[in-house]
Amino acid sequence: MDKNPKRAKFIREATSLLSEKGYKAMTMRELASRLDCDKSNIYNYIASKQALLDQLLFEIADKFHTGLSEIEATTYPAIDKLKEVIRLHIRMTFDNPNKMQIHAFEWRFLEEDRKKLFIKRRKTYEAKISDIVQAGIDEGAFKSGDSEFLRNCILSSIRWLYTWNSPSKKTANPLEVEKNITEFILGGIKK
Amino acid sequence: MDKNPKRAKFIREATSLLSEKGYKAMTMRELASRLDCDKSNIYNYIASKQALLDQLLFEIADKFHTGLSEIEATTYPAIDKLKEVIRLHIRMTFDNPNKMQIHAFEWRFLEEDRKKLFIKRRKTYEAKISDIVQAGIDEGAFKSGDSEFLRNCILSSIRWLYTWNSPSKKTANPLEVEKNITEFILGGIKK
DNA sequence: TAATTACATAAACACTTGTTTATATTAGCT
DNA sequence: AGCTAATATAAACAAGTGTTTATGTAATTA
Repeated sequence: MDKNPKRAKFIREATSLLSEKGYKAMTMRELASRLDCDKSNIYNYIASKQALLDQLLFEIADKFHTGLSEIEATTYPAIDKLKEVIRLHIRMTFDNPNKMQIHAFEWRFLEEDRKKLFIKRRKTYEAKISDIVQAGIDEGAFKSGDSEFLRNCILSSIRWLYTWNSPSKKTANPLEVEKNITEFILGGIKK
Repeated sequence: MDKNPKRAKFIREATSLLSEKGYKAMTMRELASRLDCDKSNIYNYIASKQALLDQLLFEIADKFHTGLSEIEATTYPAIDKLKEVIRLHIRMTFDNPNKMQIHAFEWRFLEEDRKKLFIKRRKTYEAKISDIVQAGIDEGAFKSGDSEFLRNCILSSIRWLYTWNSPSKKTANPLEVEKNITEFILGGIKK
């Protein structure tokens, strides 16, 4: 991700601490102590605390958008597109739960203008997923309903994954989790 | 809730600001300005900022526990117990979305000991819901699966509700939302 | 080897934070 | 009326915040 190994370590520790404490509670001093360096040294890697948050947040958002674009480019029926969306979210969570947590909860600490942009992009992203749900309804593959409402239910039922730390997590592989969540979303729990 | 109307207003504004900004970003000065009083005056209502968070958090947690106890006390089959749990969460969210947001995200700013207690109680609460799901599986009403995993999916698919602010929210009543989410959880979206 | 860049630290700065103290005013009760 | 409790404010405090400046050392490149 970053050619510079020191900078890479900085990003890694910063991400970890940021997800652990949250933006406001994370201090540059504590981050420095985790990096075993002086606080002022951090500014060799990043311009400000806010710039760190900004970079992390938009980096993840971009990955979401890229992933979704690839899915949209296919000619899959809606149900398969939705499956790919579920897969995308689960893979990203397995790849980096910390970043997913930051993406979900720390955006409100962005500077006003950047926050507006972030929210705007998220709305675009979510609207595209609503469209897939709506297409599924139109195709007769999904039950009828409010596509926005359903999209919220769908995305939310995946969102808890970043918190997953129970013993069963260790033995779980992404593929299996993907199968189980997809089954839950598509088929519900009733027999 | 509070006989004292001034104290009630204080709690109301504090809840609103706390959910809007988050614990660390909320300042006593801003809270005072919303209450149109001096910052020091706040301490006539509450011992500390931490005490405010603590009180709010455990008050909501208690409501969850009370609600769940009533459901457990019934002789309903698991599927109806689960429906009641869904109803409980949705009602509480409609009653006070701000408090639900605080309950979901601000507990990590509790003092160490109280945080441990909070987490312990939440685990107890969640385990009871897993038990209901497991009972449903055993009764043959639900598909087989990891009851903890399914419980996470279930609770998570309701959690987004506190953010709901789209136009469709206005026309929606709790009963209808209850019906739609219950349908999603039980039956999935596939036709 | 010399020069430029990357990396490091100590000290200080300007500002914000929650909270306390001392003191005044208001409201409710006997 | 007089007394008590509730409510209000201004001023100050000690601790913590992100960031800058000045200065040094190590690594890389020319």
